[in-house]
Amino acid sequence: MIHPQHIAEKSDSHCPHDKKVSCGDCRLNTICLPISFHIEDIDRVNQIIQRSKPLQKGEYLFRANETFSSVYAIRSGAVKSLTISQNGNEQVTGFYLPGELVGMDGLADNCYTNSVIALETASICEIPFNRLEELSLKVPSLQRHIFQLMSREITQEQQVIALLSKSNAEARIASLLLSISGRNRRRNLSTNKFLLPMSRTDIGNFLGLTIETVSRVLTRLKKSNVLSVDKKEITINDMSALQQLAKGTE
Amino acid sequence: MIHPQHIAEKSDSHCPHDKKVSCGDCRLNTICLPISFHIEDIDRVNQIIQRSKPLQKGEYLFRANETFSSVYAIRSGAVKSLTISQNGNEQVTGFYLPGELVGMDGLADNCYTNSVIALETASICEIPFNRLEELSLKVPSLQRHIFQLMSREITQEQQVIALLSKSNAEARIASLLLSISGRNRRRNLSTNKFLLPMSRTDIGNFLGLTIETVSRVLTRLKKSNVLSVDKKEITINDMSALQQLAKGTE
DNA sequence: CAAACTATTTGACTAAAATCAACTATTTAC
DNA sequence: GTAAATAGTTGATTTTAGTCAAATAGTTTG
Repeated sequence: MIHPQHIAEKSDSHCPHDKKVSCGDCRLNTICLPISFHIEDIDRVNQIIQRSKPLQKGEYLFRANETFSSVYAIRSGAVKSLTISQNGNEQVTGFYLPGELVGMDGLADNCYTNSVIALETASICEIPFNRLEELSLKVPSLQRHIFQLMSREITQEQQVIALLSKSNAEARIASLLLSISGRNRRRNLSTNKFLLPMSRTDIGNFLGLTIETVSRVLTRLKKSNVLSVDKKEITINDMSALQQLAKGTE
Repeated sequence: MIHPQHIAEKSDSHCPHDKKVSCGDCRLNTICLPISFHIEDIDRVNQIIQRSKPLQKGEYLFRANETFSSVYAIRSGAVKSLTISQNGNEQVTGFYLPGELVGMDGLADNCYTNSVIALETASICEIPFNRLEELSLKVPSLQRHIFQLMSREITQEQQVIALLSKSNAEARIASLLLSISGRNRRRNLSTNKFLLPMSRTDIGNFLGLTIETVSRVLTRLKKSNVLSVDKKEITINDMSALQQLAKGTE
């Protein structure tokens, strides 16, 4: 079995030439752009996209309540989105990996409802939304593509809702790991060995569990040989057992 | 304080003339349609919308895995959306009230990921998506409106994610009640007295709680005089206490 | 390099919600 | 109108995850 992991990791990571990569050359364009897209259309999209210098870990991409202007495609690295709940606590609402879009929540009321923070060094494409909107009036397949991207965000969040309604901690953590694994498949990365970009605290916050529970569940899964856990490196040793756990015991 | 509740309830409920109501006359059009919309544009939308006979309680609007064709606006009544999780159990992913849209999850992969079932008799406008798509290429404010509707779906689901990550049962139930209360405000219905359209089982399933816990929490809130609960009729006696509970104790 | 800080793990104990079980109220079907 | 089925409530007990506390590992800073 071929593992194009190393090649992929290399082009995923930030390098000084990153900024010059056009959409036509970007490895992720099958995710970002409509499949049936003419060269000239790719070029039109390419022209409106802004590539700024990469975010460092902990830096904000944007903050909740700022005026909405752009959506952002993650090109490398990872980010988390979070809202400040009524009681003033942070609530992590999602993790976004390369090829995924953040900021689409900002459209509804013309301001972002989430803050987005880099979990590690991340290079990001900024897509000014009013220009994307204009272009999509002229290019029907682009309009459809944006609809689909937003729809996918909706379905993925529904999956998170289903995940969080699951009763037990093991099922939640197993589901999160499987989600990351599945998203790696799309990027031709290894599905059974990867680095978690987020801390245990972030995982716990996202899944509605305490950090202690996250730690204990990971230890348990390690002891039962379903996973190997070395700091942030996760190896899924028994995929079907993990899938079974994700289903919950009920 | 004026309560336009009775009038509203009346025009919300199904009556034999419902089918003839055009978008221009529909009480909910400020929710469904862009605000800055010309008469002729309203008419164009009106022409593509199909109004079928109302769904009875328990009937399906559509089922998961069916080919995507339309989005649906709830005109009266209420529906729930649900996915069948891996273990074969139903997972309620949302409740939809008049003026709200369902089916937008179907776009991503051209098939619905949820089934939608009427919680009570519901009249519904069917909006064939390919015709809406065509029209929105010609009417920029409509395209923007659809983007916004989808964005709102995303933000609302993020709120559900935040709600479910909350630790305790009281906070979840308080949040759900406040959500319904807030959605009633938009429709000019009473914010502190309403009928729950869904069963305790549906609430439990949605919130990741057992039916017993739902029942006990409602009893507790009744005893502490925050709510009056009479079967499905909820009266919020102490709104600020409920808001406090929704924040969680943490 | 050591000190300070942060992240993670582990253990003992507690609290909250699940489970199991019985019962009551409400709705549906005949 | 009564029986059967469904929905909801309440109580006793168990399980799970949370809380509190302490230790360890890893990272950052001067």
